[in-house]
Amino acid sequence: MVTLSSDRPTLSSHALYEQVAEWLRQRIFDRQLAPGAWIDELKIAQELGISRTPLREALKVLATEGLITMKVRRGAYVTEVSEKDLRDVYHLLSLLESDAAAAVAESATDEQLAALVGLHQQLEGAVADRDRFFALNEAFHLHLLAVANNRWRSQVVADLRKVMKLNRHHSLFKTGRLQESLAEHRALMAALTQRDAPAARRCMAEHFRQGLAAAT
Amino acid sequence: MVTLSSDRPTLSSHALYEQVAEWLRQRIFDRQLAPGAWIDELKIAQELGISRTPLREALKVLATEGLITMKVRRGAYVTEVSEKDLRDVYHLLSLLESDAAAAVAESATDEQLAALVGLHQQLEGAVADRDRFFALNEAFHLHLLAVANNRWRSQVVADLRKVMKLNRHHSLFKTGRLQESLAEHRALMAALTQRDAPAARRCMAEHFRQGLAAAT
DNA sequence: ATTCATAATTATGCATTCAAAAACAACGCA
DNA sequence: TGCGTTGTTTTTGAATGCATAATTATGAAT
Repeated sequence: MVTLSSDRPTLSSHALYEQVAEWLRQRIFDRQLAPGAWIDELKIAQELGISRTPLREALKVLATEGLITMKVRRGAYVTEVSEKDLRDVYHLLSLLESDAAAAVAESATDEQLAALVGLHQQLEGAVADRDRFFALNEAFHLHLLAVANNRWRSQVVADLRKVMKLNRHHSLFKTGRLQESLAEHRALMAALTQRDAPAARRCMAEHFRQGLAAAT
Repeated sequence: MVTLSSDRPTLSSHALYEQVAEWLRQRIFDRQLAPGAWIDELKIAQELGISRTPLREALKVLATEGLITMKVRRGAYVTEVSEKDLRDVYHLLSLLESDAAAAVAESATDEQLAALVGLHQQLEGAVADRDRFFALNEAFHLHLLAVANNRWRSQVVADLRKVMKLNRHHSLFKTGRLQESLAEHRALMAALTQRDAPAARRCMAEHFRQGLAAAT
């Protein structure tokens, strides 16, 4: 059996079906479960050492998130996202995160802005380590979302980012784009610290526009 | 036992858990299950004449949508949305639907625009029947979303609209606002038929702004 | 050999059962 | 009366069992 969370029976506090859902997401993101693949309930339940019941609950959660597709009487399949899907999702992320940036410029506390500056500086220091850069980049974006203080937007963006990860080219960064991406982030930080909401919105939109342009 | 769909055993084609999810949504929207209320699994399963298994799957779907909140080892509760939640969700709807309006102005076919015009005219004819007006209004908005041709945006908007319905004042229409709302729709239709995307975006945003102003 | 019909196998969807946690009630005692 | 303790009931979470749809395998007929 594969352990789900690193064995913290009492502290886990997360329902089993949620742990299973997260486990499945990871398998999907790292392509052990590739788009279009059929999900073998029995096999996975045995692999996890659980019954099909919580697994099936997790599958329905992922289906609601759009990561998998349930076909009646023929099981669950990892969702295949087309190029158009990817552009569509990216468009929404751009819209929502630009709006979040504007909100942050308008209403973040100085402490919150300072925290974002700190994250940005960590990002500046991570150009050498591509994986670390991506992780910090996502952390920065999610933290900005959190500061923007609209839990529904945060949830929607989190879900859409999951869908993006279905695609192999989700990073939307060619290696050479790291520096440009950083420059765009710097412009964004300037707008935020000057509390210029329209500029922050424009910067974030531009950041996404460049990311898309680089990917295609 | 309460029948779920109007008894079409073979044609149903929807999994039981989905029917149950829809049944629960209706109970929540019409406040037979009020915000904060505990959901009695056994009672509902008996009422529907089903076992707890598909019901529990449906509950996890609604939890993912944000309509209910699962507490570990103490069951499911209808989500309570604060005034701030409502404003936050409304803000997102405004952003997403305005963007959709712009997309429709840019790229809808003439036939699609004609269909929207038809829906709008039905709306004009329904001022006398408040309930019918609301239903047609929602149909118009959802159809516009469909024409905007981004299934992820449609899904997100549909989910957010469900959350809005959690609140008693979700309609955001005082009775006296029907005429104003129609006027705003007319302006939107004008922008759409002239294929003026920025104007369509502005009209939809204005439509939402007025709706919010009227509600508060 | 191909195709069609039919039997065997497998997987899904749902019901049922069971273990354990939480809520509740009864009771004793300061 | 207020409060902790213990025993009972309720409810959740998860495993198991079972009926049926879907798939695959088998075999007969052309």
